[in-house]
Amino acid sequence: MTKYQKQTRLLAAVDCIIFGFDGQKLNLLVIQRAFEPEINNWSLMGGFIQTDESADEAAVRVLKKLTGLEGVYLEQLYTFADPLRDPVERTISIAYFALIDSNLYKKQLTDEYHAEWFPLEEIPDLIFDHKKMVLMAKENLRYKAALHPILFELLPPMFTIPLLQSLFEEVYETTFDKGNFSRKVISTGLLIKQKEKDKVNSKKGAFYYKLDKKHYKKNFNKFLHFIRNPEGISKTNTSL
Amino acid sequence: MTKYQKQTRLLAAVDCIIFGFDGQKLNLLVIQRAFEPEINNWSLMGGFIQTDESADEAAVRVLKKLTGLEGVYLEQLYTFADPLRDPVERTISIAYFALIDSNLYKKQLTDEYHAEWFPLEEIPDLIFDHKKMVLMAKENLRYKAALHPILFELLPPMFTIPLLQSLFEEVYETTFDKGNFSRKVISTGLLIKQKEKDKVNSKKGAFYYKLDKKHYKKNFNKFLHFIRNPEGISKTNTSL
DNA sequence: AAAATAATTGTTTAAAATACAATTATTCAG
DNA sequence: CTGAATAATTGTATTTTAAACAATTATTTT
Repeated sequence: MTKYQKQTRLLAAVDCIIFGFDGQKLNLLVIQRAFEPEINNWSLMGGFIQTDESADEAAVRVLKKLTGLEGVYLEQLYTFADPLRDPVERTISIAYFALIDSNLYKKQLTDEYHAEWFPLEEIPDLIFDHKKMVLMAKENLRYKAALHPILFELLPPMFTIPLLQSLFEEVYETTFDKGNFSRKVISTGLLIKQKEKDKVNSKKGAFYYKLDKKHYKKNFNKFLHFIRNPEGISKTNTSL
Repeated sequence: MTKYQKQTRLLAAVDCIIFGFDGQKLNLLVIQRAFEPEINNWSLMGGFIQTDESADEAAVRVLKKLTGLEGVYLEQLYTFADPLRDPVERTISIAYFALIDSNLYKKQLTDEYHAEWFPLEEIPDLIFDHKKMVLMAKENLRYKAALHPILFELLPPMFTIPLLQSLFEEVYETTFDKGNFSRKVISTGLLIKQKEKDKVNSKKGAFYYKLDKKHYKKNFNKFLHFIRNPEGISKTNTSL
């Protein structure tokens, strides 16, 4: 079959915005770029899309290469296609954002990529348009987490409600009434109470909960409006 | 500066999912493809991204080429990058969705593209993965319109509340109480009441309203939760 | 055994959404 | 003209949900 003539071919890459929660702060995982231009500068983890793989597959591959993790929450965010975004050669980048329990990421001994976690308020300068990507991902996280139960992806399989609350408070930079928070989250029917308590963080101890994977999809919208009026959320309005 | 060696270059296109409302039904604008393969089959309007333009610019160009319209609501939807999605040659497609008042689209005399409006329930088979794109766009429209005042983009500059209501009812395939609907929409502070009434569609006549462009951005979130529990909405969960 | 702490449960108040009824402005048939 | 018909608009009562804040409980430490 004949090819499409006279059209420009270009490079396509994926870049991953990787969020992690360590129980205290929400962090971003970035690497030090290993080649020119911008060698040694901070960058998102990324890679070119190969001949035989889809963008999703490329993102999974790239994420695994850096963290060693599989089965991670990963979602396509936005495609950046400004003709000048990469000074070397025209490259469009399909950005993905990932959510992981940052305790799972143990820095490899070799540390092939010179990766580093940064708290969201202390992110260094990033190459190209990567800062823009991170800002959009941050907004998107707030937006989506106000409507759907995705923040669980940042927690270990067993977690307490106070821990969940502190995650929400970190993401929305605010505080919630603990009584109301607890009832609201339980009323979604998404949590399964465990017999054990966490007694490290308080005297009374807080029960552990697990996410009810069976009801997760079904109740994906029970979370709708979980946070009613998150400050300054508005999915980056890309109307032209 | 040296180029990135040994990476595959590929084609990048944009495809537009164009929704229009004619006062009765929500329709999709598609064209008949003019070249092989799949010549004469129904397709979304699209085009390759040119050397000097961004994806956004390409989408605007493509939309204008078909409809003659500028300043239209246009938003990046999702990037489709399956290696086999186009049988001719590897092409990734950045899909955009557009909202227009379909009365503005007057079929060109020449009708260069053999374009046609189809009601959403009667969309013919489309080439490649275009059907998938349309489905995702439809879900996304429902999702976003439940939270933000974007459906106005489908209406003429002056419209009545009953017309707005019928648009919402068409989009969500349900009915709303007219009294409550009217109050709710007015309480957003986004509408400016006009002096004139539309007396064509009813005896009493319904006042015309215009969108308050000044408050539009500010109140973009006043619409949050406008539709509380839209049936079956859940932004296509693309977690991997 | 009492004090301290933080989780959990309870109660009250306020706000929002929903259902449904009443009123109003207009046209049209007789 | 007059009143029946129609559909928009406004009104009211009920229910649901959220928010504020107080009381109770389980546990550890002194």
